Amino acid sequence: MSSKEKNTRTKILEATWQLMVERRGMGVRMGDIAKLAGVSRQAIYLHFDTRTDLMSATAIHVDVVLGLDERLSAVLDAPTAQQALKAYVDVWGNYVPEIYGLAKALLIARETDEAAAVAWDERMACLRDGCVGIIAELIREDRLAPEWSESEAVDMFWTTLSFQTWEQLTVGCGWSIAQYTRWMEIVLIRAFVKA
Amino acid sequence: MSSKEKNTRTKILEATWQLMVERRGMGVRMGDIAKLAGVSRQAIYLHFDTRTDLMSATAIHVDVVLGLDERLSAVLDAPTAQQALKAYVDVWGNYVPEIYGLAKALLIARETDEAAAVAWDERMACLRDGCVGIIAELIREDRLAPEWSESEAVDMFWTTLSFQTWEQLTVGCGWSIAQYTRWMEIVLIRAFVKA
DNA sequence: ATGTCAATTGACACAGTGTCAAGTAAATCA
DNA sequence: TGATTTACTTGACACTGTGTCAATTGACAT
Repeated sequence: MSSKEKNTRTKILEATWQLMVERRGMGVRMGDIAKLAGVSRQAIYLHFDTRTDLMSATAIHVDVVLGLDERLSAVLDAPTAQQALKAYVDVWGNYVPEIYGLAKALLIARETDEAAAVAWDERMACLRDGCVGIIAELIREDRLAPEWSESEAVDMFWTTLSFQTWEQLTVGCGWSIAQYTRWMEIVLIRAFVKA
Repeated sequence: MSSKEKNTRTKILEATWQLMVERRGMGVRMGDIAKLAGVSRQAIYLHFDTRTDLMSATAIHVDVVLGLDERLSAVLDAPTAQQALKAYVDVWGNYVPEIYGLAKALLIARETDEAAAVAWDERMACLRDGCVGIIAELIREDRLAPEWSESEAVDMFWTTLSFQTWEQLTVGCGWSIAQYTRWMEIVLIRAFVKA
């Protein structure tokens, strides 16, 4: 029962992913996805209620395939908080290009669609978890700069690392990933690590 | 000839502004704007080619009325670069709420619309100008942290100050404007000002 | 053979933008 | 005064993309 269903469903998810990446999230219509997946447009609606539902599902599918959670949480094994911070920036900076188109689409849909907002927030919550871990470790090592409260530090850390910031620096300012990670590490360490 | 035209045009711009602020940029249709302005929907198209054209024009209108350019550039008269930086963050942090809805709409339209992209980029270029001024002044005072190149410092400063960062911290994390300005100043000074 | 299930096909409703043509009402100019 | 121009109105319509619906096909299972 589920093997054939899963095949079509997966074909749709993969097609969505591919198109979202190719077109950087723009101008991807249900018909285009159906065509690439080799199914009828209506077949998509047999598996997903709405376009946004499909986007959320694709985001989750991609996250599972690429394993962001593991990549990010593995980082927390670093010997010191400062090293964990650097590794974290590295993992994130190199991960974003792989999800750019899809993330962008979800971010736009987020403004008008409750389901998209939830899907996006879930993805970003996992990024935040890592920030919480790093700030907590900094506190444990007594290396957090003293003015910060834990929650404010997490908020600022998470925001500084955000998808939008990554986008503005790389796409907007033309930075390489190496530039992004280098300067991001400097800024974050100066902001949060006691001198 | 131009007095009546300007009246209607202005009525449309003001209505657009009001609705965009009220609804935080969401679900504002041409018909809604026309209704509030007290003109027919088609009258709008006599003054503006497309919805995006209207949004750009409104953005410019608002900028003129509120005088962002002056507010931002006045700041550069501060006695030291560090004081200018603080004043700059203050002006910007308090300005954003006044333009939030419109800026948001323009930012979303930016992704699919060339004219919107241009309008947005123009608005943000004016923010960037101020960043350039402050970094230049830091260099003149020999207070810029030594690792930074001028252009990279400007990119990072500008990005850290961006609309999206403001939005994530205030709307997303629930920060007050005071919190935003306080922590933003700390982060920026640590990142860019030599110790 | 019969029922069920996934998928196809084509038609359609709906929302919102933008277009078009005909008409109105007031100001301008002769 | 009457003719023209200008700004605007009115209502109809084309277009795009999403989501719905009903009738149909083909395969597989019992």
